[in-house]
Amino acid sequence: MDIRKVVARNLRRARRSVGFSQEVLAERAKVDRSYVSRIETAKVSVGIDTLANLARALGVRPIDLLEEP
Amino acid sequence: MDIRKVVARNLRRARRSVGFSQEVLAERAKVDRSYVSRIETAKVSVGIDTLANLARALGVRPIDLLEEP
DNA sequence: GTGTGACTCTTAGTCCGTA
DNA sequence: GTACGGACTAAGAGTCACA
Repeated sequence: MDIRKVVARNLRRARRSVGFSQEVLAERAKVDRSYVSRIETAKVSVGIDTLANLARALGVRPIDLLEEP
Repeated sequence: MDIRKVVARNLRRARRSVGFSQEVLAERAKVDRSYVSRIETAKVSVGIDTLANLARALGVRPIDLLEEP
């Protein structure tokens, strides 16, 4: 499976499981809301720095966002 | 620990364990050799697409390159 | 609350060489 | 066999508007 889609789904799942909107996550991770949307729709190849920021904002490990189904 | 350093060390370890030089890995993963060097010295925030390519070229999972010590 | 287009700026990633 | 530098090109990342 495409790694972008893996990240997309894991990010969305993790985000929803803590009850954050894209807006809240974006604010906490200090990225733009529209960029969170692009990651969750697999439009971009997110960098590991940003991935780590998102993971931290969600209280999960970066590795969790790469977990395959 | 800085995620760049985690990736740097894991990549170098995985690469050496299969006996590849940076050159060989670069060729197989279709990235520039100098860029492999920059990743292994934590100079850049590699994108997940490239990370996946490197992992595949080494016969490991992308997730393995993010494993913490 | 989310996805997307258009734009800008920064950085990823390439290609050369050199130590 | 590896690190680093400069000069480039592609794409990540930021900002804003609109459906």
